[in-house]
Amino acid sequence: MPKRVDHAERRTEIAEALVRIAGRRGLHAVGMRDVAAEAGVSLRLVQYYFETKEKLLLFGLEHLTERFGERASARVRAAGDRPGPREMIEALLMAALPTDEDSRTFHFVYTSYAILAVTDQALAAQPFIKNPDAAEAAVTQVLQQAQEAALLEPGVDAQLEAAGLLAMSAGLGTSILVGQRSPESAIAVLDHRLDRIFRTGDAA
Amino acid sequence: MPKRVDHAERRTEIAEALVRIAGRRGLHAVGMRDVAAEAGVSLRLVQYYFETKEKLLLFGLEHLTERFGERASARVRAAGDRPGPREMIEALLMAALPTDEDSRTFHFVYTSYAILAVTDQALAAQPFIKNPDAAEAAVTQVLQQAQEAALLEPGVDAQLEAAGLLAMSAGLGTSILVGQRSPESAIAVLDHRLDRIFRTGDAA
DNA sequence: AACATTGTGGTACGTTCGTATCACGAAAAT
DNA sequence: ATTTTCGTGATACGAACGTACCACAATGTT
Repeated sequence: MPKRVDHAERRTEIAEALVRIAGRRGLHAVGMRDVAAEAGVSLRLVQYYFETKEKLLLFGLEHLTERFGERASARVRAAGDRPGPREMIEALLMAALPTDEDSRTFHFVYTSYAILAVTDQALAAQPFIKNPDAAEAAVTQVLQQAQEAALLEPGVDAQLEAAGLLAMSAGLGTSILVGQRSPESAIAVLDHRLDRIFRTGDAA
Repeated sequence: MPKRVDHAERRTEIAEALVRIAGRRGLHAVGMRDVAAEAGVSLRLVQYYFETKEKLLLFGLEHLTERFGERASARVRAAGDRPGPREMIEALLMAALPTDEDSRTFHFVYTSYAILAVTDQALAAQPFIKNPDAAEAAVTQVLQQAQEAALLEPGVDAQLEAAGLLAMSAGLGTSILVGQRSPESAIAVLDHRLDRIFRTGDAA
């Protein structure tokens, strides 16, 4: 049976099993044996491809953020052929909301990782800082360009507004996750926020 | 030794030990033995006052939210003798931010509970819904009154704005927690938000 | 005075977890 | 053809966890 095997691919499969099961039962409740069963391999194999649980978790987080990045940029791209700044930001913020089962899993597991990272040194070094900072920079830039094009209401600070929007989106996401708020109402809140930032560019 | 003992008091002490240790090592890493050691009692006693770990966790959450409620309302009260709507809301939102060690622990442990509640039935029934909804109603009401007094910028929807503010505050809190943002910058973001909601009531 | 109840300590039990070890078949290298 | 390496299975081990059990002293109750 042992034909030569692509390690990277195998590790990805196992990492996806990890994310799936973490999304179902919570990251704290995931054991090596569970991951093995979910991936359809033996416990030994999980050990083989990731020597230790910590390394498995680390790789799982990398994989998760990577997949989410792809998803988010796909959403932005799908926002239109020549998306205006508002459409772009809206797509980005909404992509971060746990609306369907996939993004719900992402949001849940990612937040679980973030909580773990507060006390876990190895996890704290991971992309919890880098990635959101990039998103904030991107939103800031879009806002600034919109501002130069006089598309924004006066008095808007692009930097502060970008940070506020992302924090709000994250907070709304958590609200949806715990069942406090419906996706629709979260979107309404976001839209109202954007309405108050962007000049009402209607002309009907 | 066994003089008659106040159960409620004992339970509170143990619950506080639970919160302390959860704030230090993470809720997921808290065991009955740890709580016992932190509270300075034997494992048996923790079992005696809370029969099961689940009940201990439940009570810990109750205690946590209760203490936070007291803290938040104390902050609002301290916001001035006759606080204006903006001062009130600002005090409330800032109280939810993990600025000092105490509120940091609260935010961390509370978020850990919230994550647990996503998959844990018993926890999901707890005040994760009730409490934030009350806060949102309160902020909405204050905003509405301010609006009637013509203190707000035009075009503000009190309900949506209140929800947005609270979500933003929660999101900023998490950012601080994971070290992505400093408390000062979070406050700056919040203040800018409030500046754009409240009419600039200056007259200098 | 006798007895029941309450508070407390110590410790044992069964499970589960992450990790380590042994074994072995199939391919690659020499 | 032999030897080395790679992929895989099964299983064992020690630690930690939640819980259960047993004993006993101090206090109330009758």
